[in-house]
Amino acid sequence: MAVTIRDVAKAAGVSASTVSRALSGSELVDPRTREHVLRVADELGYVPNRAARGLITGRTGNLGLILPDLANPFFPEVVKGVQARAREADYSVFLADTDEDPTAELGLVRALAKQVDGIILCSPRMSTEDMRAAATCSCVVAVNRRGAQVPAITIDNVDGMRQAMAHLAALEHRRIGYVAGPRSSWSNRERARGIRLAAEAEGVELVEVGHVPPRFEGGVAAADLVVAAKVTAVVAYNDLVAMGLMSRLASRGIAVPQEISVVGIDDIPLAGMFTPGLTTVSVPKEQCGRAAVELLLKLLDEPGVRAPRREVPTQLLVRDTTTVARRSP
Amino acid sequence: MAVTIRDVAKAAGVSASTVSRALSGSELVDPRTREHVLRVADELGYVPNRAARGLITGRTGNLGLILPDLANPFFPEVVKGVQARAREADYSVFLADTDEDPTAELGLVRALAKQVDGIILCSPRMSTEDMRAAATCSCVVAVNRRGAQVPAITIDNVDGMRQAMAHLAALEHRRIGYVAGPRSSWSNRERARGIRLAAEAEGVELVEVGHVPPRFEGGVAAADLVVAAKVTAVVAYNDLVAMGLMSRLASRGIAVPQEISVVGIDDIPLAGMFTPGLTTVSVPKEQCGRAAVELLLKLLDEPGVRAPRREVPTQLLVRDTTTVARRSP
DNA sequence: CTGAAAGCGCTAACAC
DNA sequence: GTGTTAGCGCTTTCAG
Repeated sequence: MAVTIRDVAKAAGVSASTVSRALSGSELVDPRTREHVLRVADELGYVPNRAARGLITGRTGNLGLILPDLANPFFPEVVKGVQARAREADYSVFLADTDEDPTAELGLVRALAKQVDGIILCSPRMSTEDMRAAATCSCVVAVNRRGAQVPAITIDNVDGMRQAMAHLAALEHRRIGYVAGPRSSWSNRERARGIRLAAEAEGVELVEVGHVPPRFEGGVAAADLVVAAKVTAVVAYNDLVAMGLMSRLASRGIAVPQEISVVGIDDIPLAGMFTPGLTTVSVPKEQCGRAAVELLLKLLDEPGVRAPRREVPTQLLVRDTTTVARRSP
Repeated sequence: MAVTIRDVAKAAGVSASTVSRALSGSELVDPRTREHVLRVADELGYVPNRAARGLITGRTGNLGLILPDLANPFFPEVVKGVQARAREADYSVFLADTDEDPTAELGLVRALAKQVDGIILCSPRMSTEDMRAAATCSCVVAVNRRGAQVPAITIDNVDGMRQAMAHLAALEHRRIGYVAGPRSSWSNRERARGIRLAAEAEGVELVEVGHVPPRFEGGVAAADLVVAAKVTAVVAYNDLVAMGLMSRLASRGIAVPQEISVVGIDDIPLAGMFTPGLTTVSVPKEQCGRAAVELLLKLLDEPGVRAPRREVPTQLLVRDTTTVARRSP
């Protein structure tokens, strides 16, 4: 059926080992032999069987990527980054979407563990305990999540919130809302922490509003609470929540930004499509994906390193716009 | 390191074959022995190595999914469908995003072929020739693409266009635009064909506007052409294009739907978030994904079947809304 | 520099 | 019912 290394060997008049060596670029083979073998392999359309190779080398050349919800526009960007970097390193990527079910994640890690060299875990809500367990199954890198001494790529949430708050404070807002995301989410905890610090530093009154799902509907649900809180500006857990917020505000006839300024986080593509363009804290999503692969590859090369971490910067992006100076009272 | 079938065999006091049989649920093993083996395997935390199994059975238990652009909100839904169905059948999914580069697709198919039992190809712009080549590498199912006798899941584009056109005609529109997608896209050809048929059937004048990339920016770019075409309604190649269209119309101060009615296609989640909610031809994206896996599994079971196809229905979704009756002249 | 042989973890004939 | 043997496609000693 498929052409194997032995077919190539026979056709080239050499042994299988020589073919193997020639293909893996070993120096222990005569350049002329290599040349010849390579040409024959190419003519026969030989493609090495990675599974068979993996069986003996212990390396599969595969990566696993686990995420909570591909429908959240944040993640496709991360995936693209992971893909791109993985392909450069000649790795393939297994993708698993848990449908926001943190209890399914460990099972997926286990199932994937044998087929991959490492796993990138975007699991904001996984328990520390499960993280630890996951890390024992395979080489794991977490994204936007710290804990259990697992190597991680995170974004600088605290600085992002500082920027958002500084922007609003400069616009004279003095009473500002924060629409919190899922209680168990690491990102939410960091963002809440960051905005509290920033509020204090700026001398601004902070009103925290409910915990909502990190989706459009979450924002819709929070809008009335935000209005009741009588704030002049609000920062949402993420862009999707911000959009839901704005949608509901619009249907109540409350003008953004004239009556309430809104700031999101993530800078999902959608944020730039809306009118008015959403002011948001931009997160380099694709870069997060790339960085995660990068870290994983390094870990695979030098397993000695312990729990390295990398934090990528965030950048406030003022669009055209959902924030204005507070109206004089 | 990892616990193998032989470790289990030794610990259970049986041979490796018996363990293999017990685990694969073969009837040729004493129920008591099976019970015992299963318990021992569980205690040892044994997880079978699928790659090794695949080497001998010829089945990997993996699927490949290739798509042009995960950033298009259409695809994450398809992926979720594929994932869900694959998981039910205990399959894992390789994902590859080609970044809208049709020439990269064949290479990805080749690279993946050895590691999967079948490949789901969402490649609206791949050449028929390449499709044929892809189909020789692996068991391939195409999504939203016909040609080269490859089994396919498609949506009923023609009927979708008929519904859209019937809706607009019922609203008394008599001169209607179509913003075409990529020239090489199968979906675009079908949609163009459908709308032409429908326009003729309804006695409506159809104006086709340029070929644009299937993205938000494509719609932005087409908006001015649409205005110049003096139509009272327009159907866009997809929702993303429709949103771009509306965005540009808004900034030119042209009211939707009062001055121009807009209809999209796909029903991406975004379409329901916008205000006004976009009227669109809804496509069961997740179902497409599930159906593709379903078809693939069937093909793997009975390789005799030749080029089966399945078409899923589409449904016009009138939201609250981007379409109104034409103003009396 | 190259070939022969062993074996990665697993399953499928074939014996018993 | 169960164990033994062979071998999937590949890499890697170990000899030559």
